Parts: sequence; C-alpha cells; structure tokens
Amino acid sequence: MLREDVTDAIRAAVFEELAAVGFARMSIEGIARRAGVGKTAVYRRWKSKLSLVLDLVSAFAAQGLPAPATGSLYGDVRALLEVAAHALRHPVASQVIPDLLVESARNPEISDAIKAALLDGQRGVAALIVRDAVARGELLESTDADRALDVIVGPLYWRLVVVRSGLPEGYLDEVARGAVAALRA
Amino acid sequence: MLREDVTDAIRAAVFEELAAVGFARMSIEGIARRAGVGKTAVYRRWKSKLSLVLDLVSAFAAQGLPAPATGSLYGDVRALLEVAAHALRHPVASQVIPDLLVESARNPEISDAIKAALLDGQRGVAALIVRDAVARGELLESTDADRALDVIVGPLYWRLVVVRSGLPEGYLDEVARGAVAALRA
DNA sequence: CGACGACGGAACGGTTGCGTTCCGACGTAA
DNA sequence: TTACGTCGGAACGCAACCGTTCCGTCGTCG
Repeated sequence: MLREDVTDAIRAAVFEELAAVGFARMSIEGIARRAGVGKTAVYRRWKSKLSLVLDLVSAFAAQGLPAPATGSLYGDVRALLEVAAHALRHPVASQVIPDLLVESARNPEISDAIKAALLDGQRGVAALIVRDAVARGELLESTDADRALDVIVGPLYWRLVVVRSGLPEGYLDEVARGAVAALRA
Repeated sequence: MLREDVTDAIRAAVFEELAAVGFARMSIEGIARRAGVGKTAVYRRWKSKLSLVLDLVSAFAAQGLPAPATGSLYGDVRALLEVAAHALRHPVASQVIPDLLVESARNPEISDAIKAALLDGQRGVAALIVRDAVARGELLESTDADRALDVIVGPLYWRLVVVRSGLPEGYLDEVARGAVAALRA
C-alpha cells in the first residue's frame, strides 16, 4: 500500500516546483528533493513528469465551477469576475496557469487537460449567464457566449497576468459594468 | 571584424528556437546548431542566453508603435486592435510573447525588457487614444487609460493566446464596438 | 512473530548542455 | 606576402537530470 502522506507531499511539491521554476525546468529529482522523498517514491506512482502534472490538473478540473445566478446580468458578471480574480491573485495559480497555458501550445495532452480543467468550465458558466440574461430580456438572442467570456474575463486576465499590475479599488465593478455595456452594444 | 551574416543567422535562429522550445529549454548549443554556426561564434558576441534574448527584445522595442488618429474613438480602437491582432496571429510572435511574459515573472531583466518593448508602447497609444477622445467629447475626463487598454486588448489576447481559438468574421468590429461601449459606461 | 512492501538513499551508465580551449582553413588588410 | 582575426568544428572537464537498480530500515498486515 502506497503511503498517502508521501503522495500528498509529492503533489504539493509539484505545485510549488511548477510555480517556482515552471514546467519546462521542473525535474523529478527536484520534486523528490522538495518533497523530502526518494526518487523511487515518485516513480512508483507516476511514470513521468507529464503524467504527474496531468494528474494534478485533472484533479483540479473535478472541482467544478459554481454558476452564479444572482438574478441580473451585472450581478452574474460581477460574481464570475470575483471568482476569477480570486483565483488569479493566488501567487501560485497566477504563476502556474500561464506557465501551463504556454506549455499547452506545444503539448496537446496538456492542452486538453487545461481545456477540461479551466476553459470548458468557464465557457459553460458564460453560456448559462448569457442564457439567463436572454431569458430576462437583458441581451439579444444572437449574443455569442464565447465572445461574452472574452469580454468579461479578458481584461482581468490581461491586467493580472500580462501586465501584472494590481487591482485598483473598484476595478472589478468597472469591468463588470463595462462588460455588460459591451454585450448590449 | 565579426561577420554580419553570421550575426544575422544567430539572431534568426534565436527567434526560431524561442518559438519552438521556449526560453527555458532553449540552449546555446541548439541555437548554434540551428544557425549552422560554431558555438564560438555565439559566445564571441553574447555572454549568455539571457543577454542574447534581451538584445533581440530591445531591438524590437526600438521599432516603436504607430499611434492611430482616425478621428473617432471607434476608429482608433479598431485600428489598435488590428495591429495587435496582426502581431498575435504571427505563429512565431504568438508563441514567443506569452513565453517571455511567463519568464518575465521570474526574471526582472526580462520583465523590464518586455515592458519597454511592448507594454509601454501600448500604454502610450492607449493614453493618446483616450486623450483625443476626451478632447472630442467622446469620453469623460476621468477615463483611465490603463483600464481602457485592458478593455480593448484584453479580450483579444484572451481569445488568441489563452483560448487559442480563431478570429471569427467581424470579431474585431464587435470587440471594438464593445470596448467603446464599455469605456462610455 | 514473520513476511511483505513501501520507504529514503546511494549508485549506476547515459544524455545534454555548460563555458572554455585548441585547431586548421579562409579572407582580408597592411 | 605576411600577419591577424573570425570561421566551423572538435574536444575538454563539469554539472544536472534521466530512469533503473540495489540496498538496509521500518511499519503494517495476516
């Protein structure tokens, strides 16, 4: 029987190593070292660096994403932004997510895992938000849910991950208001 | 005297290598191999992988960014989007830029170079667009240029680099219209 | 209590890249 | 023609990591 505390230590070490040096530079020796564990313990569980990361990302996907239903388009958008900002402000996540996204451009397996873990969930939430708003008469039926997601999450991602400047007071409110206006246009 | 054709071959090879394997995995041996050049020729010019990349990025920065002045906010936004989309659709650029952005989170020198080469230019353009629009009465004086840039470029970056789906017909028009509406809100 | 299996640790041979040092060939400028 | 400097190429010793194998130890089942 594999010891679960060792498994957990390895999983945690992978996250830390991923954040510290990135997928490309990450080594199994480094993971074992950080976890305070023998290399054998790692190889006994996973056959490669890739399967280790795929396993972690998939576990993340299983969590699912709560769909906001506040009763108004603005409320839903604002709630989605809140969740996204919360995730992207975690120092580990804000390092790991873009790193894996870049890697996924070169590795179809990572790409699939990321899509399933993050993007598909967000697409689904966006689709629900748009559907409800259309039912309420807040948006036209022709509104494209994917473009809605772009308009809602894009500015936040750009600021937090690309430009890497902070979130000023009231920024999420402004972006939410702007996104609603953009979708109505 | 260093031969210029050799220098150019190395520069080109760095770009290709950067796009193919990313900064983290890129090696000087690999660059020399790709350029069809001895390792010595590389070390005679640059002292490390980092200085090689910094040199290239800085050269890119020197180009500058044309500031649109179409006479309307929508026209300016649309023009800025056109330039950005053109850059991000180049397969090399769409691979290299996010890669260096991720790397810049770990390396202040890369971060500074990227800021100077890309972000500062875009911030300046956004500031000009906002200033003109305010003068025309299209926007309030209180409009924040940085947030404007987020709203304009964010959705495009999200779609082209993060989600990596294509640009549907008329997408740039819609985003431009949406961004203008968002800024007015 | 005895057998089993996972544990950390050390070592294996092999690969890759580092940064440096030589070499002989070539081209150019004095 | 001679002298110099760059060229590509090969080799250097060094370091890191690969994936595997073999230990002796320890905890847990049966």
